[in-house]
Amino acid sequence: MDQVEIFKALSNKTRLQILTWLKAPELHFPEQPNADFENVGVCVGQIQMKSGLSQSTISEYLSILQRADLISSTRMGQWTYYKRNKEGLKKLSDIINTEI
Amino acid sequence: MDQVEIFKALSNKTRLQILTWLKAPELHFPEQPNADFENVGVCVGQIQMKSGLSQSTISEYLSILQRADLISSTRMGQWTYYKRNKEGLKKLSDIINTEI
DNA sequence: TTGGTATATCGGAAAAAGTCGATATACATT
DNA sequence: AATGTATATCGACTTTTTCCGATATACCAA
Repeated sequence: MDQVEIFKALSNKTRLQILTWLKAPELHFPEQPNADFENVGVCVGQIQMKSGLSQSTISEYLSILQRADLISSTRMGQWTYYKRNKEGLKKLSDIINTEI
Repeated sequence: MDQVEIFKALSNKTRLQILTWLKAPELHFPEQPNADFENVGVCVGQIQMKSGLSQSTISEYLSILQRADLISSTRMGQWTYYKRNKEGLKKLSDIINTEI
């Protein structure tokens, strides 16, 4: 993954917020039936509602974050759940600490 | 400093390269008379030449990086030298490791 | 004080990103 | 099969970013 794309993904207030929300979902989202936050993450609709932006915008934002390896998704039935991608975030931390 | 502005500053290939060059100036720039890399940094002209972009573009890029607290500048005579801002970079590292 | 060199700022054209509503797709239920 | 719900994709419009050349400013040297 291109480093520039990672930083572009982070260059937006809403996308940064989504990452912080996903860091502690239990603090930011209501309980979900049939899906625990740690294992599968939070579904798109919850994130969209909290953000206040349109469904299409949030869907695109989530795929930008996913392309940057900052989050990952799981499809379950008609829902898609997104959670933090720890490996990608670790890699980002390494870039900051060793390359720049 | 707004987090988004920090990531925007990093969302450009040339600006990222400048940071990596400034991390090890002795590997990337010729010796400078009257100014050692560690204390004052590298002058704008050297960075501009290496980048291949125009003088005005590089001058602006350097101020974007500086506004994000990623580098700092020292004026000496007619030259401006830029170097890494360790505190700003540390703060960025902390954001990555604790907030997202 | 005149001219030369280094850097900063300004104004603009082109490309990219932000954001929406409309539509498509995928799955579940009846 | 038909309908409903969740998410993704598309097309469009607006705003922001990229990057340039021209010009301004600051400093130095003759």
